[in-house]
Amino acid sequence: MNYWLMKSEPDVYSIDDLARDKTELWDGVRNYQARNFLKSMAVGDIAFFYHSNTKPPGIAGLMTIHQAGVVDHTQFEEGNKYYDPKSTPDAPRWYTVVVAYERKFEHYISLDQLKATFSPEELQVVKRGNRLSVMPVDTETAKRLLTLTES
DNA sequence: GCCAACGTTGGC
DNA sequence: GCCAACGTTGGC
Repeated sequence: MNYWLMKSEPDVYSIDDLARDKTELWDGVRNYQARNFLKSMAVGDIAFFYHSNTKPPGIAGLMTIHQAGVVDHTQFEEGNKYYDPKSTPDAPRWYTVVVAYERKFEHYISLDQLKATFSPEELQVVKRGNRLSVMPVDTETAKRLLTLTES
């Protein structure tokens, strides 16, 4: 079982939206490194839901990977924001997952708090200039993160 | 295959 | 709104 961190802008899709929807296709990732991480996710993995481009940015809650290795259908839809004319149904370029709501943290963990607790090596998201929207979190770091939510 | 121009992300 | 970081595109 692996841990991950996945970013979303709460104005677009937030932890509260996921709490309402219960499950959601994590579509629209169009970065190869992020896609490769999505591809290596397995059902039952745990992902931290990170709110980006908001004040303050930070981790809002937890989700689980509900379905793995899902083709992102938006790549085939002409006119869709995420349409990729170079991708075909025979050889899809973009894969993703379906996530399921787990819980919203009682105490939101702000980026400032993350920076105070973790080095950029321990938690990539605290690294300045990091634009990757999906990234792995090692087990030790994930456990420390979870204890932060209890205080 | 290099690299300048361009576009996007996302913190501040 | 600014801009640093950095991935992508396209001319050559």
